[in-house]
Amino acid sequence: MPAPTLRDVAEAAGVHAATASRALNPATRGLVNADTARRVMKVAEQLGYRPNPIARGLKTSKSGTVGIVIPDLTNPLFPPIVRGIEGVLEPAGYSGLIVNTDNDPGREKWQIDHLRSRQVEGLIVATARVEHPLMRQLHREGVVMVMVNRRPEGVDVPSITPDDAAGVELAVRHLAELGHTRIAHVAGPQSTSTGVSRARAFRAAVRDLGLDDDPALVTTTASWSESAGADGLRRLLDSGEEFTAIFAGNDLIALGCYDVFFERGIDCPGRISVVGFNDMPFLDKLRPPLTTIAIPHQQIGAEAARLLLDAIADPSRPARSVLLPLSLVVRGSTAPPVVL
Amino acid sequence: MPAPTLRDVAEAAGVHAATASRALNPATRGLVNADTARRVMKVAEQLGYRPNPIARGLKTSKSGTVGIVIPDLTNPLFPPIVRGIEGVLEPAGYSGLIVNTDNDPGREKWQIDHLRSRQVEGLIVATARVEHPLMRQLHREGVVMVMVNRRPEGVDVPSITPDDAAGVELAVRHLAELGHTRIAHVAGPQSTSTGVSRARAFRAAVRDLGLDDDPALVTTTASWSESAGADGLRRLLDSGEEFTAIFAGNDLIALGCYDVFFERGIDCPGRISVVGFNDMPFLDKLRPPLTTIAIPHQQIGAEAARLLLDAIADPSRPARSVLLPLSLVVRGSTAPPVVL
DNA sequence: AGAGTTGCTGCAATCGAGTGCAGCATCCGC
DNA sequence: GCGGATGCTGCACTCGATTGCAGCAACTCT
Repeated sequence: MPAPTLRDVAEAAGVHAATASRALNPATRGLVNADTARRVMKVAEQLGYRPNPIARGLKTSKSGTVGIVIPDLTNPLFPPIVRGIEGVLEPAGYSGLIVNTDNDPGREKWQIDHLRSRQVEGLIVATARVEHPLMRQLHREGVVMVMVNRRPEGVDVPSITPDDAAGVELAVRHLAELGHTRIAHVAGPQSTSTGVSRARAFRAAVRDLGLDDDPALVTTTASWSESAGADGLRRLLDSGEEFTAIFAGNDLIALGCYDVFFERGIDCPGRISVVGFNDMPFLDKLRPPLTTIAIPHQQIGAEAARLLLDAIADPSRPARSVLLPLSLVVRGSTAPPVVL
Repeated sequence: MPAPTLRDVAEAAGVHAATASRALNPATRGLVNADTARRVMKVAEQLGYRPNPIARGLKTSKSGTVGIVIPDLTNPLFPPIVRGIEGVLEPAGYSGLIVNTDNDPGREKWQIDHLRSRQVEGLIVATARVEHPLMRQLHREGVVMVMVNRRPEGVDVPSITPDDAAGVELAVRHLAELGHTRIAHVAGPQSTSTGVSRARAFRAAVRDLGLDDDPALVTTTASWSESAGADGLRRLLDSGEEFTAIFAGNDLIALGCYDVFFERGIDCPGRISVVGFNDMPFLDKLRPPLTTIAIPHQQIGAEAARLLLDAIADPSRPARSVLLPLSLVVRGSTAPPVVL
């Protein structure tokens, strides 16, 4: 037996399909007699009627789907965000279409084209590059979207970002309170917005707290990866600079530092303390467990979805952006500096 | 300007919409004059025409989407599988709709209902429970689906499963070759199919290799989690049984063992060796790095998608199932037993 | 030359739901 | 008792693409 259609319901209730349509739609229900509406609804219930979203979408040009554009689902950063998004989308009757871009602009364009041809009503974009002509263009074309994890430059688009600056301040303050004064920073790629904003916030925090603001204590990596992080720390170590603590651009970079500690027999946190950023899963299983800054990923996703739904409902509403607070998670990789 | 429709293309090419439709569809292109077809295609290209999948779906009752049902996207096990799935779906013009069930049967039913009302053409299901009346029912109702990670009992549905038995054998053999003879097994929940199959394979491997097959060396956990794994090992330790190696039901359980090692000051691998299962990300960052069995997650996803597409294309085709080989990843958590 | 093919194209219906407009009955006020 | 408002329902068309069938021209065969 095929799924019952609106017509089946209408027939069974003894009314015209148009009436059934109105009775079933809360927004137009007022147009039909209350008794009739009740009858139609009961019949629909009995028949197990489910409106066909494809047919509905054809007429209303609403697909009930939004596109979720992320660089790589395999990166543990994103699944919680996705869950947060879906947690909000789902009760609203929307579904998310997830695509991976692998941070490749060509692929990204292709994927977004694909999403648009699937008639998504909006886009949640979580890519990292600073330069983003595609976003400007989409925005010009009237595509409703929300950015996650990065503030768009020169594009008037709502965004949800963790308050990186505050998080960095938290990390540096923690180190300062333990007594560290010479803190190094292994920063992420300066081609990413988080990379630059964290590095900037690091310098600011160091100055604010009256620590040694030495440019030689900052190095940048080629990518957000363990190997790049390890390279960064090696450079710092080989430069001969003195420091007793490291603030890593993110957890993967911190993990790279662990590799270097191991390969050079450096005691952590005895000799050098490390703070990461992101609070990836399983960090507490490391030796030592990594102290880091936790980001409310799920909440970020949820906020993003809410903003997007708002924007879909009223595209003319001005772009609103939210900054989410972060928190410090103290574990075993930080300790007071050795007294020389 | 709104997106160009088929009619726009037809008009611009000076033909009827029906002809344009046929010209654009490779399957029906033979019905139209080759020159006309070329012209239509060129015009479509120039106008940037993208067929509207909603409209198409309405007529063909094909949505071009498949449902991907997983317990929890946050579990690092699943993202690679999802990537593998999408890697196959995408070139075929399909999209995946991902839903999380949280292993809650009610939620699962709700989610699957939701997917079906979205007209998915098939389902890739990656849940873990052995008992699964819902699956039987869906299968009876003619829903095309493929199971991942578990073999359905009494349901004639294609499935992709890692060859658990072979993987377990690999792990136990590795331990045996190092010289261990009394190997314990902290098994996963016996309410899950992988839990029972791994436990069964463990006993078989132990017997085959001529090791001590002592039921007291096997304990089962309440869930696939670190804390449950820790509880399991504590029980084993407190029972007073002697053993020099542990085969953990999965990596999380192994991680729980690490916690117990730490809390009781047990040296690993000096005093006790451990082998995990799954090869989660970042296991190489642990101290000691965990020896484990790697599962070709991405390949599993890809195979599942291929099987599903086959089944969609020809629903009458008999259920085919594939068993994927696993591999041993030797890291630092295994060593020869101490000589007493 | 007339009948029958073949090859291509257009007409019109269809999928399932949504919606402007017209029609009809009822009821109100004067 | 009549004009007009009000409330509800049905008709018919629309969204964009697909497809069975009919139509028509050119060509083949006898």
